[in-house]
Amino acid sequence: MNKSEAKKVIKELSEKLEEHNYLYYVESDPKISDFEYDKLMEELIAIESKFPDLLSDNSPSQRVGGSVTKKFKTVKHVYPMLSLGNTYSQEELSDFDQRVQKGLDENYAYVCELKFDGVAIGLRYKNGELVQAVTRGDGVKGDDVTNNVKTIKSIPLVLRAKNFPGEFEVRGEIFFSHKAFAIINKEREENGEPLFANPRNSASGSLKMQESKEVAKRNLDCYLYSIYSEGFKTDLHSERLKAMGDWGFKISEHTKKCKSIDEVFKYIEKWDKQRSKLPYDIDGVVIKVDSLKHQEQLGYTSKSPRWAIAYKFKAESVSTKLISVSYQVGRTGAITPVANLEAVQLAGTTVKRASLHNADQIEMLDLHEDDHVYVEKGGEIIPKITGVN
DNA sequence: TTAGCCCTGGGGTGATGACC
DNA sequence: GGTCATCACCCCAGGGCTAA
Repeated sequence: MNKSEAKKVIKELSEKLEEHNYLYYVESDPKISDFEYDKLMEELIAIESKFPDLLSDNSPSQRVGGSVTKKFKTVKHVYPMLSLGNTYSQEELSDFDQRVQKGLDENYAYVCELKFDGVAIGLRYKNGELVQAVTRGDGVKGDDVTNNVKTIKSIPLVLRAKNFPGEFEVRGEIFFSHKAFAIINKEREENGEPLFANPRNSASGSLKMQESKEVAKRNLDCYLYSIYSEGFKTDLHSERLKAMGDWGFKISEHTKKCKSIDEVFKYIEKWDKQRSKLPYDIDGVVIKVDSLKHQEQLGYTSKSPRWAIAYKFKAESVSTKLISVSYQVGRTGAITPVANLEAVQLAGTTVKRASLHNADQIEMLDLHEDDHVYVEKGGEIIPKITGVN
């Protein structure tokens, strides 16, 4: 095989492999067996190793990993990666709706999306190819984890359709499905290694591994939920999501457009009941104003958009015993009381300590050593004592 | 074992603007 | 001028992860 033949075969094999990858990991509709897929991959790797100068950065063979990153490069986000304001109550969600209503002088609609419990990621594409993947970091700058992200098979390295903007960024959430997480822990158990405690923190840790080959073994997954581009002229967020799906991104099939806040409440209620049936963890619902023109009108606060909010599902709570209270001195000399508790399992973590914030909180709860207390996760991972019995 | 990071929630304080 | 809501900013906290 000469070089020009090799180039042609590499192109054909790459397209075939990306197509089967998409069918398997995005559409969940595989058309060939794993054995056949592996054969195609072996063939590609064999030709690329004979003609190393034909190896492209976004070849499907790069998904198996291999590169080692000693220190992740810090990258400034082109568009700041803000977090969302959030709420646990319908009243506050109604207040949010009132604020939106007040800020807009015409009818508006919302788009409701599931809030995946994972790690936020920004993916930059140039001419249809993935060029960079950056973590949220502090919202202004994050770590370049491109090599690790390339091993995630539901993320397209090369886009399918052709009508994408020349340059753009998509954002989404990287996470472990329940199945992938169970497989990893089973392997760890067989190897005598300590088990991972929960999918979210494991995904976060996996993304920062130095050896991308190890990341590839973990079968992380990714859903995308927004796009930032100067050259993409569509006014509706819902239409943008549809276009992203056409280009090959994995978009949630449970996203729903709601014409009123009552429809939003129904969507929340439905997924609060049904979330345990999903093959991955969610911790709430994200509500966004659909029109980009409206989003622009509403604008941003310093840390979050005024046109979107996250409704978080009620936290689990468990009962345990208060052993003692200790005091921690912070960097500035501030003293914070901390409850030492009998260890309990809560939402995938082991809780042994909980912040009591200040003396007033201790007084308000009328806390004493040996009391039985209720602990709940305040949002994501902060244990909080909510009552005494 | 420890440091540093991930991500997020919440307390505290002060500034600002709307409204009465 | 007083009150209230909203916002910005800083600081501190948690458990779990990887890397050294």
